[in-house]
Order: sequence, then structure tokens, then C-alpha cells
Amino acid sequence: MKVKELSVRANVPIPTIKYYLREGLLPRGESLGETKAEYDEGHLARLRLIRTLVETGEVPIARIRRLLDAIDDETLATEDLLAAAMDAAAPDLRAAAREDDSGDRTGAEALLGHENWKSTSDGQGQLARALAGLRRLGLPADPDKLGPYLDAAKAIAGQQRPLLPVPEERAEFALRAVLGSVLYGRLLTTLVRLAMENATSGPGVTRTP
Amino acid sequence: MKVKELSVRANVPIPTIKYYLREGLLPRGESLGETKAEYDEGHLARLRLIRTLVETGEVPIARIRRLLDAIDDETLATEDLLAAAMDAAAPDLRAAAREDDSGDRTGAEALLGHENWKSTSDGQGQLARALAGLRRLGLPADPDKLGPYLDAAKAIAGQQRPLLPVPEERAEFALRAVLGSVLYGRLLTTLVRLAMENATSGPGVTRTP
DNA sequence: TCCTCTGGATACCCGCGCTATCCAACGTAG
DNA sequence: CTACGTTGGATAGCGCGGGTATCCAGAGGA
Repeated sequence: MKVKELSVRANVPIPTIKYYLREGLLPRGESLGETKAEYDEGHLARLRLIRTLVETGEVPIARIRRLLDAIDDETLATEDLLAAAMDAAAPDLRAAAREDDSGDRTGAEALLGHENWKSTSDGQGQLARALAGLRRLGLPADPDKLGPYLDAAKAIAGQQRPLLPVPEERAEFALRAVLGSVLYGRLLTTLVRLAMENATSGPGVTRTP
Repeated sequence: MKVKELSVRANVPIPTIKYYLREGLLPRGESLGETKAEYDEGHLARLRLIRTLVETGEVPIARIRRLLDAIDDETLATEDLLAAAMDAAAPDLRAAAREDDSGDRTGAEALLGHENWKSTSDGQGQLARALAGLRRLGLPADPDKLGPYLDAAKAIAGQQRPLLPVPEERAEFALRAVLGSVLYGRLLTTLVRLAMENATSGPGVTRTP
């Protein structure tokens, strides 16, 4: 198909498509002469993916590119691909205040060790940062108080595992993992919000009139 | 304390503090003459809150302002405050593609009805959008397949409820609710990520060599 | 007295995510 | 065989978000 059709089918303006091409988010179509290039269903799928990450996931373009680069890097082993993809979808660690977070780092290590998890990539850094944020604001972040979150996380990870295709289809694999993380994460946040809103008027915390 | 001390203690540059003052994120200190204003621990706490939301939560300034405005609006009932705070922390719905999402809207309604939840605010819109994102990318979003997510959400909401102080302290109340949503949400995302990374090398999906 | 620091206002800057404009090569209608 | 709309491709510009930098006049300490 031509750009026009791509634009219409994905509901994305042509200049935006050109922008994604420039930025390397979308691979060039197969060039057929100077003013002719053919796009296929793969391009359409990737375009939809980009838009979903941007709109629903609020993932910055640069991180989307890192994610797609990892997917397109055929030399990456599946585990490394997954880690890279997850990193790409996570917030940038460099932006954090660097204060003294050694306590949180070891807290994160302890948590990982307790679960017998090893952290490829900077997953540990992400964890440390979340713990640091909680601690700074006086919210409980002791590893032993995080049990319910660990349980929920494991349940969800287990739930998503069957959705993952066999590792042979690496691209699809990483994609689903990230989408699971981003979209189901958003879904979960919304559900928690709704659960909390509906819990406050329930029997737990009663509002004294 | 003076601005300088505030800056040092919160580890935030003075120009940035002034910027937050301009933007109404941080209330003015008590003015003592033309070139003198006194800040207290409340200012420090709010400043730390802002930085945590910005750095760890990646919440835009405008949404932080809406959140703080809701907290400072004494006329808001506690439930409305909670809804407003949650809205502020959630992504902007207007940014979404408007396509045809009627199916997802009714899907969201069905989910709410099934749980006997009512949706103050646009929680339903958020839900619909998350469902739309999943559906567009071919991931399962049927209400009956979301059971584990619902369970996890309810468990987490229940876990956070005891943390909420009595509704009399409204500010603290809403704050903790939002922080719970943002920070524990981030924590949960990270944990899911770690759980998935460690699950792929486990007995679930085996990588065929 | 001078020197520094303060609150406060204004102007400026940089990166992100698009948009708009321009151009030359097509290719189809008439 | 022209005329005209499309296409790929490049370059420039724009609006916004989140700060920085500059300037100023009033206080206050050495």
C-alpha cells in the first residue's frame, strides 16, 4: 500500500508518518523507484503499536525507538531482548535525584534475593527508585510489608505468560511483554483507583458525619 | 526557613522553587516584609511531594497542580476530592484517538456493573481507553478474562486502605491515595517486570536452544 | 558603608512531538 | 504529449512543557 492508505487505515496524518520514518520508528517501505514505496501490513501494525504506546501508554518517542531497536536487533538473546524492551518502556533512571539511595539499593537487592530473582538490566534500579520515592514520603516500603504487591505481581506475570508466543517469534514475544507491562499496568492502575473509590464509601473507612 | 534552606533540604534549585511558586504548585511563604518570607515544614513536604511525582511518577506539572488544587479546595467532599485527585494523576483523556470506542465504553460499563462499582469522575473513561488499547492490538480485553487483574486491584486497594488516615485529615488522605496509585503502581509495574523476566527462564516458557 | 542575600518579576532556552513547505520524480486523464 | 495531482524525501518552523538566567530593589550583617 502507499502512504496515503497507511495514513487512512491507521488514522495517522501523513506528516506524522513521515516523522516516524525520519526518527526510525517506522522502517522505510520497499522502494520502487524514486517516488514510490510500498508498505505492508507489518508497517500498519507497527504504526498502530506506536500510536497506542504514545496515546495510551504516554511513552516518549525516544523510548519507543529504543524498544523497537531492541526488537529489530536479531543478535539479542530472548532474555536480553525482554530486559531491553522493559527498560525502554520504563521511565528514565537518569532523571532521578541522585541523593543517597544506597539504602534503597540494598533494600531492592534484599527483595530480589528473597524471591531468588536475578535482575538483568536495571530493573533493580527501577525498584530502588520506587522504594526511594515511597520512603522519602514516609510511606511503608519495608520489604516485608510488600508481600501483597509481590503476590499481585506474580499472579499477573503468571497470567500473562500464556499469552506469550513461543520465543521463536521474538518480536511478537517482546512486544506482548511490553504491551502487557504498559497497557495492563495502566489497566491495573485504573482498577485500583476504582476499587479505592468504591472502598472509601464502604465499611472500611467510614466517614463520620 | 528561607528559600535557600528549603532549596538545600529538598535538593531543588532555587529557580525551580520560584518556578513552582509562580505556577501555584507551592504556596507562597508567609511574607515578612518586602524581601523576607518564611517557609515551614509544610512547604518542604509539598516540595518533596512535587519532586517525587515529577521524577518517579513522571506526572506533568499541570496535573500536579490540579491535584494540589483539589486538595486545597476545602469545599470538596472527601469522595469528590479522591476522584479529582485520581483524575489529576491519570493521563489526559482528551489526548486519545476518538475513533469508535463505543464498544469499549460498554465493556467498561459492564465491568463496573459486574463489580457493583459506580464510577465517579471519568474513571470509566480511563477504563474504556485501556480496554480500547488492548483490543486494538489484539490482546485479550474481555471482561471475563480480567478476573486476575480485578483480584489484584482489589487486594491492593484493600492493602492501602489501612494506610489512609481518617477522612478528617483530607489533604493527607487524598495525598496518600494518589501516591498509592502512582508510586505503588510504579512499584507494581517493576515487580511484574521482574517476575516476568524471571519467569521466562523458568519452567513456563522454555527457550529451545 | 559595602556586600551579600532575599523575594519577586520577566525573559530566555532547550527538547519533544509534531506540521508545513518545498521539491523533483513520476503516472495517469484527457 | 502535455497538465496535474501524488509520491517520497528533505528542511524548517511551531507550540508547549519545564525549567534557567537575568535583573531589580529592599534588608541585613561585617
